[in-house]
Amino acid sequence: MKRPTIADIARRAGVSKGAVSYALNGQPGVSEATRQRIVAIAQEIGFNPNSAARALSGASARAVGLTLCRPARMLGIEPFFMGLISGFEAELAARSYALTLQVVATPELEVEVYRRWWGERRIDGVIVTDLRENDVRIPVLQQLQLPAVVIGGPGDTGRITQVWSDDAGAVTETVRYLVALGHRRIARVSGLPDLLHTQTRTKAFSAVCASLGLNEAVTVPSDYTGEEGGRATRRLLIGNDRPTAIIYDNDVMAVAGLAVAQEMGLAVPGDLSIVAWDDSPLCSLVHPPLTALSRDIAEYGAHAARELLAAIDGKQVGNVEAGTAHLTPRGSTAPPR
Amino acid sequence: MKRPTIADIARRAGVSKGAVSYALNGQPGVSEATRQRIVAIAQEIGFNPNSAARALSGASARAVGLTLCRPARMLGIEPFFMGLISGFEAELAARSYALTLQVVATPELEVEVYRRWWGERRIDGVIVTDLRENDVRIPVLQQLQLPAVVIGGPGDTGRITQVWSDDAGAVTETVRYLVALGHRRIARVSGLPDLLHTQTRTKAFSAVCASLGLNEAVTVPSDYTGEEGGRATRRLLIGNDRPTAIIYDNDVMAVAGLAVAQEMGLAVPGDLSIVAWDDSPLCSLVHPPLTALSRDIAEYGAHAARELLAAIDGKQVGNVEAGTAHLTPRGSTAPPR
DNA sequence: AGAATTCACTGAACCGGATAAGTTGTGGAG
DNA sequence: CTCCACAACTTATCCGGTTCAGTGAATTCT
Repeated sequence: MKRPTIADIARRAGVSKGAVSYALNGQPGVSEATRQRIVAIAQEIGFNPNSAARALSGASARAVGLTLCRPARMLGIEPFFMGLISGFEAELAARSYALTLQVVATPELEVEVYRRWWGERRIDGVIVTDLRENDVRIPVLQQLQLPAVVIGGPGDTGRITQVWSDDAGAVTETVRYLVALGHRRIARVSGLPDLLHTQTRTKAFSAVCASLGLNEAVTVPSDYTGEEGGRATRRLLIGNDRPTAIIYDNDVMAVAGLAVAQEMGLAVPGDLSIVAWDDSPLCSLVHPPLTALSRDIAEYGAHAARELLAAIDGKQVGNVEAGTAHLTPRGSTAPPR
Repeated sequence: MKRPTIADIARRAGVSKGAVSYALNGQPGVSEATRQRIVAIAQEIGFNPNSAARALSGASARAVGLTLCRPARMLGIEPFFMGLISGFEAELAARSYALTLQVVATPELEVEVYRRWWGERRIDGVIVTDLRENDVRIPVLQQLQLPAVVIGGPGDTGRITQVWSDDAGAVTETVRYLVALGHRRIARVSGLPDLLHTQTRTKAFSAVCASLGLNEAVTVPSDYTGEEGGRATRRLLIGNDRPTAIIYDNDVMAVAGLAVAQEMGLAVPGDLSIVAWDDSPLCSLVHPPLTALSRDIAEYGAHAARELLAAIDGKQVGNVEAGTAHLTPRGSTAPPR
């Protein structure tokens, strides 16, 4: 089946290619009558502009890129990214931008992908997740002058827009809540330690615990998987003065931690209170349902997408706080026995 | 920063654009010495062919499309799609194809997306998931002659390649296993009833139950969400002759079912055995860990991607069975008390 | 009324590759 | 020694849009 082009429309309308282009793009240079005639013909024959031709003649590719840098087994389980993606999509689809996805193993490969996409002119901008300390991706993006939005800060990203959520505030709120319930021995099982938002949370956790005089507050590093989360929990619970409450950096580890506690004969929340970061249906499914730090991840993603589209349009660099988590108490937290 | 083009390479190598094109694409028409010189220069200046220019001059777009047709809240929780995507990616990245993703609400909108992608020449082929009965997407794909691979059959897809897993066999195996344990009242909580593979499973379930003389075998339709799965479970368990075993069409509903059973004071597996379809880390996290129908979803996706690339290259239409699920017994199944 | 401006449109160049057709230069066959 | 075949290029055209520099006619201004 032959795809219609503007030349086909031009022939049928008895005008030139240029006129058709002006008409379809709402540019001045054609009369209103002619424009309507042309638009009608385009509608009728089901015309869609060839994205390659458009991109080639200087216009944008109308696509943005997203790389996911996690091993496959971790991607499958984390509801976070899917939430983020559907948030992006909502915003991108509305302005008919396509989303190009690539799964990579390391940040170095991620940089390669950015370079290739840029060289191929395949995308107009990228969304960067999982910001790290001295992130290798930032200088490359600046060098390529590739519009970008970084999620996972706040961090030092120079002239690149950031969208982040107030993790420090959320940690503080959570610890205060647990202390108010009567907990004194609070532990935290963190996500990957090299991610900047993990470090933010860890620092805030230490700070608030110190300020409240909790000396035994520890953060055990983990990697977001249920396996590691369970293992970390087991290590925390075999000690003599085991914590009476644990905060987990994601829902999957929290669910795993719950299973470990139950397997060790500890009652939740009687013997151990559990708080999960990033609420997901998962948290309300298990028994008892988990107290969680909820945030609207899709809206967080939509926000990032809007900022990226603004950056592509050459708007100003921003530094936006969005989607701050708030505590949703459920059955997994109570005063310690 | 200016992107290098073949004209830049040509100038530096002292040859014509055409020669550079031949050299970089391994076409005959240049000497080996010249080719190496050109390739070296391309390497040195970090050349990547402009994908738009390439696509415009008749070559392929080097991209494939995937539409996900589920409400956002369902996407987030289902590990299945992420597994599938990382499987696609592995295969696509190896042949440097990009993956373009779009989240849509209905199959009708999905068709619109296909038409637009095709019109824009944005993609070379699509992967179609969640095949339905009399699926509206199939005739459109055939009309557009857009290379495609369908996942979720087997069904009537005409000249479009299918990749499917033997769900009927897996159901049969599972029911036989439960009957061997001594169960006679087995129920099933299914996924969305209009999906073809749900129907396949339902038919197979009825058939095997009938052949084994289980008269009380029922399938309760649900929608893959934990909420609905829990509700369906509750309905099944309040009856007088409640089932002693339930098979769930995905892991999320199974976990929800487990929570409902525990909340109702039923012991798992003592009072109720549970089997989950599609193993995920989730299944081993909960307590007791869930017996599951495991399959290598990433490999399933990789298989589909390979078939799609073959279809794009004009290879023959296939009908491949891949990634059949096998039963992984864990703590959630036992003889009924 | 004649010049200036505006309008509605045309023609052609351009983006960066792929590729068909044409042009050399070289070596071997006759 | 000439002719031919072939390798090794060059040149030109094409893909389908966007955009800029005209162009002729109508309208406005003086």
